[in-house]
Amino acid sequence: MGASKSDSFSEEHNEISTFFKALSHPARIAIVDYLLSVDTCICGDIVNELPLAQPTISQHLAALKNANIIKGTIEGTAICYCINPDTIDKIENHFGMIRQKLKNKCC
Amino acid sequence: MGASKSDSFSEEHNEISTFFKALSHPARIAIVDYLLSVDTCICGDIVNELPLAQPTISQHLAALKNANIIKGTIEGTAICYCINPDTIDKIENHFGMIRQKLKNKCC
DNA sequence: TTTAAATATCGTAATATTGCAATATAAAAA
DNA sequence: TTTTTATATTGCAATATTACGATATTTAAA
Repeated sequence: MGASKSDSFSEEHNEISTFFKALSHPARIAIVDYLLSVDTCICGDIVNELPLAQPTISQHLAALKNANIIKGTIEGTAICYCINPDTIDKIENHFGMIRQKLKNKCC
Repeated sequence: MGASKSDSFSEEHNEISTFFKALSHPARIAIVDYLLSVDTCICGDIVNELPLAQPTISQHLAALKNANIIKGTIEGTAICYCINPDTIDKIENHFGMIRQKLKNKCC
């Protein structure tokens, strides 16, 4: 074996773990951070911000896009990337639920 | 190549991605969910809750413990596991920061 | 039409993760 | 002490991720 047994788990557990997986690499956190550090969506120049080769960054962007963490729209030769606030909401809600349940506990 | 170039990224980006990595598997989400679903810390019986073999669950618990998502205290032959609220706080604060920065943006 | 610029895809090597059987360990109970 | 119970560790096979050079694609500019 070696593959994750995703069939064995609930839809919800699979979905939320997908979001976390997309954020589980420092390069992707750095990309999200960079997208947040500027006032507008970023067209191009993400490659120059990180110490990784262009194909690698393209891969990381695809991972973020696949998990709906970011959205990209074609703008000429460049692509404009933005955070998807809906997904941020989903993740935050998950933590809200955790926080709620933690209130009733000891530890 | 193949290894993550963690030296190339900031301490903060590495730390937060570590938390997300710990939560990036449905089994580990299910474990966290289960720990939250009961009023007290869980001594034993996590193995019976998930469709995975005992060594696999032990591995997942170790991953969560390593990332400080959960704490475990020895209680006789069993080990009592609990969510670590401090780490939940850290992750929530990160999303609070994201939310803050998103406010000033278009999209 | 040719060239340049930005991004994606392919191929591949290095490394990490996942899962489990077998086995080890450690503490309580008999 | 022996046995039982709960958990961890080891070893290993299957699979996934990460990284990048080479190359393809796509659109704008010349």
